[in-house]
Amino acid sequence: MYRHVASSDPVYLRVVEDLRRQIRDGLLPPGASIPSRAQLTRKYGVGETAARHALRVLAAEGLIYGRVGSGHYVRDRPVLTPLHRWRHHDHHAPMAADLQNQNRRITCTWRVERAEAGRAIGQRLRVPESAPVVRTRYVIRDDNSPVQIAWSYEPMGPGDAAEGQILPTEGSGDRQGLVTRMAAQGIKITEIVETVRTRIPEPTEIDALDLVAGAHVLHVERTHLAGDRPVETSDIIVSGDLFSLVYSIPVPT
Amino acid sequence: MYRHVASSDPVYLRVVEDLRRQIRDGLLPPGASIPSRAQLTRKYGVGETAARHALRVLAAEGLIYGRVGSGHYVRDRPVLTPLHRWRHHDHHAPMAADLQNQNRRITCTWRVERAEAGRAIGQRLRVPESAPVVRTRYVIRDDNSPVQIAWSYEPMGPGDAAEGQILPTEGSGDRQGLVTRMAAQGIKITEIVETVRTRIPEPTEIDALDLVAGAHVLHVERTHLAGDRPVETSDIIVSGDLFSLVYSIPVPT
DNA sequence: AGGGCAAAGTTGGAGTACCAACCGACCCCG
DNA sequence: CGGGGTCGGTTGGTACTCCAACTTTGCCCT
Repeated sequence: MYRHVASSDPVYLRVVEDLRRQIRDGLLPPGASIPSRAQLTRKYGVGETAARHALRVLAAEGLIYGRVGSGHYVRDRPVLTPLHRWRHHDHHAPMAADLQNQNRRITCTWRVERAEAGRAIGQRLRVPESAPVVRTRYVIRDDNSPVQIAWSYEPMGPGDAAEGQILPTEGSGDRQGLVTRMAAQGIKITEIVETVRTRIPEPTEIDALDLVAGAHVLHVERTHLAGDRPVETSDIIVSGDLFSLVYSIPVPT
Repeated sequence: MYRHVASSDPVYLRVVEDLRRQIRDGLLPPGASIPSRAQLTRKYGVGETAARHALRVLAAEGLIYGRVGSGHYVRDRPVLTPLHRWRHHDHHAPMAADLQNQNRRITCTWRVERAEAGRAIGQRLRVPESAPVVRTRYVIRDDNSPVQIAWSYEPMGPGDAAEGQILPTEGSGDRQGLVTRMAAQGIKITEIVETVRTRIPEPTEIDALDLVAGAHVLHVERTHLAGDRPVETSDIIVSGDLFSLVYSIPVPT
């Protein structure tokens, strides 16, 4: 019989939180078996659905795992984040390919002044011309199609004085990285906030990056912080045919 | 009434795959509303559980989202992988700190011959002396405590001839990266398999990395592949007090 | 005593049913 | 014509049930 208790929190959360606490406090040490669905229903006075759900959530968090016909057990090595394996072609691979072909095509453009191709891509991607973009970097293939494009907003360093200067990447472009330059200025980068996700490309990106139909895009958003102040924010977009992502989420039951 | 069809695949997967296909093919464009539970049960001839489950899985994948009282809708920006935000102190931050203090302490050791400190840590972490470790790199703090240690198994490059040579990182150590060296040898790196996870450190790691109680470890396992052949496998371990991870999984219903 | 087999227990898939909170559209009344 | 209330549809939480596949345990028979 159904009887809904007028509670704000879902019932299954009670079970989840209690079990989680027991695991964290060591009452349920690694390897220990979790009470079965039937036992949980009796112990907590909840339905089987709630018990099952609680187990599922804990398994999704990586605290426990279930074995068919046997039971649920506490993970010996709790996975604090869900374990993800991504398997992708390296963004840098085209650089290697280009090196082989003696056909290196890497351009770094500094400040708002952009080199021809960099400016074109920036326009196609609707990066406003007036944006405080300090650096635009992109990597293109032999056939001139872009594979990676990145732009960043960062404070100027002493080396950035020459506006519009075009530098090859393997030169001072990379050696004079942000961290190095900031350190030279006495600014200590304390934190980096990074968001990685794949998504379906926007129309402008399909156009700008010459994406084939169905291709996905790897989007990396990164902000360097010095204290609370951001010193750099960069966007990196990599076209989807460069990588294939294999991810295993514990799919909810 | 329950009637189990002798099928290998779960029923809900049929619904998931059909809806996923429709979304991918544009039949259900971004913003479109997904059939409700009741409609799905009728359309696919499945129970409400299967319909609900299918919606949940699609929502977990980030293809759709549900609004209570309204319905499920196709995401305008489908998130193919669960969106993860990790917020961590950069592994390279200590380098900046050291640069400030004029106290750079980065060592690259080549081949099995290791420099004093590198060998000590390698021993403490139980990397066998006979292992084909080409490079051991570690970063230590001012107080000499290690914050990062990495070792890799990779084929020798022409520049690696001098065994036991110690090179500062910001020199040729980084410029002569694996990808570059492989390219010079005509080997093209086609794929990188990377596994990132946090875990509780092992006793040897607690010892070797001087971890405080409760600290976690960021473990990165990376293999570079040329075709099917691995050309490099590296392990990177970062002590846990360097980063704090903020993750948001779409917790299954 | 030891090996094999059956029974009991467990997970995971699936179905049905009900309720609360909520959204939206329609209709009615002022 | 506009505002408010009602009603149907929808999601999400919960309960109960059954079954298939599997593991584990313990008993029985050889």
